[in-house]
Amino acid sequence: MLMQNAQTLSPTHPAKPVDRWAAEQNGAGTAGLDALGVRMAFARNAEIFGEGEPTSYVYKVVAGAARTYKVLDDGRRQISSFYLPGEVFGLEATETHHCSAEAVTRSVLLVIKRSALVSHAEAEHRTAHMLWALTARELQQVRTHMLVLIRSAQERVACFLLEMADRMGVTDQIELPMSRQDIADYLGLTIETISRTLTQLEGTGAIAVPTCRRILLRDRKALKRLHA
Amino acid sequence: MLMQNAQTLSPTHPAKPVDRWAAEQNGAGTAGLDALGVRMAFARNAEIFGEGEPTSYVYKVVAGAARTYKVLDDGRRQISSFYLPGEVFGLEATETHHCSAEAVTRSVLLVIKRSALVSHAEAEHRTAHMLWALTARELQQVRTHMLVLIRSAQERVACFLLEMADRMGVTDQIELPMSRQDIADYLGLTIETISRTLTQLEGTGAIAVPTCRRILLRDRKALKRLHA
DNA sequence: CGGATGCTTGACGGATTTCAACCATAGTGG
DNA sequence: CCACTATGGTTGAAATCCGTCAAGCATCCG
Repeated sequence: MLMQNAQTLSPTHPAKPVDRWAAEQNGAGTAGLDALGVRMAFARNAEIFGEGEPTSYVYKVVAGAARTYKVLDDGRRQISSFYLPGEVFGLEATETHHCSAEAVTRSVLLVIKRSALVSHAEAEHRTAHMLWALTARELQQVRTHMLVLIRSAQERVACFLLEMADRMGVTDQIELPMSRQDIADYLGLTIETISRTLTQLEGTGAIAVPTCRRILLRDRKALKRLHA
Repeated sequence: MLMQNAQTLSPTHPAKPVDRWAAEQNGAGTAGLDALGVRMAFARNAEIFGEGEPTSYVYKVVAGAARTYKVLDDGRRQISSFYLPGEVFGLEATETHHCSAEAVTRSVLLVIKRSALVSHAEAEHRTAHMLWALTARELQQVRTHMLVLIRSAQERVACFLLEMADRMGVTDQIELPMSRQDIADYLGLTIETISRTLTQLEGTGAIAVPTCRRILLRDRKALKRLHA
């Protein structure tokens, strides 16, 4: 459940301005959410919610990163999405979650009661439109990700790096919050292929990998060429 | 544009009861849409809308089938979804479509003005919830489809056959509206692999393929075993 | 009948997975 | 402080699966 690996920080703590930028990035004006939620900290790999659990809360990343995923019977895991600071996840139109969520690193999340949002949406159509827009934006991102999944390993990794840089608002250096296994499960590849592809891209001079979590984009054009 | 390959049938024609079942299948109570729309016929492979075009209309399949897709720079096409009778597509929260749509076979669609829906949603929160629920349902289906895309060819084809049978409301025999190329682009495979996999499944007795568009599910358990 | 289209089948090669060993880093306890 | 272990990452070799290229077949329609 929610409280297990989490620790409440400050109820109704006002949003810091740093959220503003990311909220606008999100494109659905989620800044209004900030006053409604409670901040909580989650340990690395802590469960945020499980598949099938009631959708009691909606989450917004304040710091750190989260992942949503499903697992197949054979144990393989597909990560649907990563969520970076300013991004919202866990919002469903149904009563239960249809995927699970975990903290990628130690993270701070804004936790908002879903019922408050839903009832507010019944009175204020702009709130209703925000909920719809948030879900629609996720749909668009997942559809875009499907396009990535049908490509070659090199192209998938290049797309991933560009996507992360874009969403983190940087251009030439990214600090990955997630492991190679996470990347593999997001891109539908194995960790060995991820590793090999990164060294391969490093060999062509497209990127540099000073430490395994830090990646420099040395030749964005070469990456974009793979991005299609 | 919309009218090019289409032919108006009867404005504000009342919905036939056959839609009712499929609408309930859709799970979002879209039966209320039926009175708002106009029926139009589309030829096989006719464009319904294109990527980037304004989202002026929402569509509900009355007869036939539709597909939504994106194309990569290299010409590869990824079909996001097929839509069967009773299902709704083309609904976006944004002002432009982010994928294209075509008729798979000669089809009849109910065409509904989006602006009517959106303004109705501002007054009636149940309509707003329906729009949200429709988008959320699509999100769920696309996420499920992502799970299919990371699997082996045999598993993908088995999943596809079971999904189609389920959505068409049948158990042991399906009449596919789409070509091998469509299936390939939906599953992220080539037509050759689709063909080979079908003959392979036929060899193990899981299915039978009397004609290339008609498929009998002879051993659902074997297929389900691949379905995970 | 002949051409077009769509489907099937075969042979081959390449890309990715699998299996395995090895390396780097960080944390632990003697 | 230094083994020692655990975890995560890299690298190599072999096997497998799927894509590519090519040919052949069936069906439809003029």
